[in-house]
Amino acid sequence: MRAMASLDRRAEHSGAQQSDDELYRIRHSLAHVLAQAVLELRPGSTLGFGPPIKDGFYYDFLLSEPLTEADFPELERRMRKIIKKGQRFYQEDLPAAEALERIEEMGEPYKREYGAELIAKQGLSALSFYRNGPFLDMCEGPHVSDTKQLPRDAFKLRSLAGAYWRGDSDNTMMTRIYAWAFTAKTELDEHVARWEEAQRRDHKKLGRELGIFAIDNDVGRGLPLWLPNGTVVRDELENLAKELEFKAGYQRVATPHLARENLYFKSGHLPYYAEDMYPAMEVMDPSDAQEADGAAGEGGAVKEAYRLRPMNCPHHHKVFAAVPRSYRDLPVRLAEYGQVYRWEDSGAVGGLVRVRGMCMNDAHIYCTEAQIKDEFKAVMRLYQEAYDILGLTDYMVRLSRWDPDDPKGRDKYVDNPQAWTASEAILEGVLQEMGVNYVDGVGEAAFYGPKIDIQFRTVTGREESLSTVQLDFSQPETLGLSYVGADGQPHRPYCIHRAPFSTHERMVAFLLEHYAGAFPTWLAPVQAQVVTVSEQFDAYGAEIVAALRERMVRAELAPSTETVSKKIRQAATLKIPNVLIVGERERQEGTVTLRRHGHKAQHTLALDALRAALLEAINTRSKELLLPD
RNA sequence: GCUCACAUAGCUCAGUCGGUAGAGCGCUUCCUUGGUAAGGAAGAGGUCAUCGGUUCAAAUCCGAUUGUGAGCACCA
Repeated sequence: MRAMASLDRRAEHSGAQQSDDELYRIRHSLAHVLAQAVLELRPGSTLGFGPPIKDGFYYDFLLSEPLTEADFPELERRMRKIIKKGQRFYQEDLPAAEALERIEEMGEPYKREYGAELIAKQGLSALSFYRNGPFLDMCEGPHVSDTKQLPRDAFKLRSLAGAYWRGDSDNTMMTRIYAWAFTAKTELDEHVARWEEAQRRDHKKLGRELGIFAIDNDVGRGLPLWLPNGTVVRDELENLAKELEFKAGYQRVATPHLARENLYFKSGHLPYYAEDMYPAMEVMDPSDAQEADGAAGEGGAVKEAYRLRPMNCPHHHKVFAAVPRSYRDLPVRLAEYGQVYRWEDSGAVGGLVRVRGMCMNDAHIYCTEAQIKDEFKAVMRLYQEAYDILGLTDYMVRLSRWDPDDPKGRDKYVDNPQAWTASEAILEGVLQEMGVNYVDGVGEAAFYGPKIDIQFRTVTGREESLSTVQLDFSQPETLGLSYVGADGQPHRPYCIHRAPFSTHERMVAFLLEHYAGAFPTWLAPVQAQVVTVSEQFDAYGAEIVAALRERMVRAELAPSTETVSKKIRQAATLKIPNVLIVGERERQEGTVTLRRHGHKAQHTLALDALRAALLEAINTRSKELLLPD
């Protein structure tokens, strides 16, 4: 499996360049210039971190008085003024004790905390400081030598946001100012233009324009309604997944969207994720309800409690347990596009990428320890096959490990260090044997075991997991799953959780952005739009539509009250892949004129030939249409 | 959940100093019957997110709530 590390986290946070790069020094120095300008405008503010990032820099402040984006022009003006002054950057190392005294004088509590930690935990004997003009910062550099070397027109303050000190939600929330910064104005302009283009590709915008999904507040936040066009895309993805899984030896199952609460205690989910689940639905004892005289349940006994399922695994485990299993049956691969519900934090919900109700391309593979590696490899190959068909190439593979040093470790991970070590080694072996490039994600594991995650970025830059394969050494135990081995004794199976196609919600969001809404024919809600030159050819147009629909091609006839130009424009706006234009010429010859989305060139061909070409492209899920000469 | 911003027609937006609402697109109807990205005309469509406050008067000012966006935290 080929893989790329184009989304390397470290690259993002240390700048996508080496620290001795000119661009790194410019961005880092501009951050100091911004801090100086902020302190001018808001004296008494204190400083957090201010590093270079992928496309610029940010700086965190605890402001004495709030700033808003309306203050950006003034801040930028002051920054340019500082640049113009030509302040020199002076570097100075101070021995630990002296350094802490210096920070104390500076009145910077956050810098002090970090400085003290560097000395105590990392054993630094000295700390580095940089001064330019009146601005002094504890900072390891490097910087440009003089602010005159900074571009005055190649940076732009971008946004203002909250960010927790040191990324911990128990800490103070500081104000973070993000900026774009480059070496030349042309680069900044290009970057801004690309960013604006990305906004036009946002799946929330395309989803509305193309009739894919809607969110209605009466239904609920994060609970998308799939419109007819979006449902077509879902169904096509589901068909593809079913085919690939059938060929890979999966069996399909169907299970309910909820279960008695106790199931999630047994599986171990409820103790770990109670706050991320919808609250329980409680069925009261009828005798109590009667006594309560309408105000049912007051003080009465809960007879049963149900929970909407946050995942499908416990149900699948119960399918596994429903019949006796022999070692001869393994691996058992149970697949379901399963609807799940999670009480995501309000701040995380957005569009289709993070929702509270979603349909997951789920499957669970039950196998022996000896089968784990081969099963993982088969799942990885299934991903690759799916990604090749969908044309997805820009992603990062992450080995998500537990974090034995996590202070919340006991609450976050199953307490079984030996199992963690062993199972992480298995996954690592899989990746190495397959020659996959990957990054380590310490602390990114599931509570029940390590994962291999495939990470993508939305066009707006947010990183999210798309696919995942997980090794579970815990749930088969807690749910008491077993199979009969060759020795006639019960044995514990291992379980692999996997979701190559993610959820319909997240996958469609990514594909909308990936294709910029212009789906290949096989995925397109309308695969062929017939446009007649005038109403007198509508009968011929209807014949074409019927001939195509007869073979399950999603063809539609454009209404004839508009001009040809208008109808072609409308089809283009809806990004319909194939527009079929028919008039007198085509009717006489029994042909159609094909215009592909995004192309001006046209082909006139026999209806049969066109139908064959469309069917071929649909059946092979090809992006292109192969036309006869 | 946290910080900040925003919320006007289906969509994109305008609305000055507080004086009871506007455009374009879309939609409906009619005319036009056409050859490649907007033919013409007319019409419908708004409790200015919700609730409360200030005021003679609120889309406009203030507060709360809900929702949306960016970011942080979270993400089985």
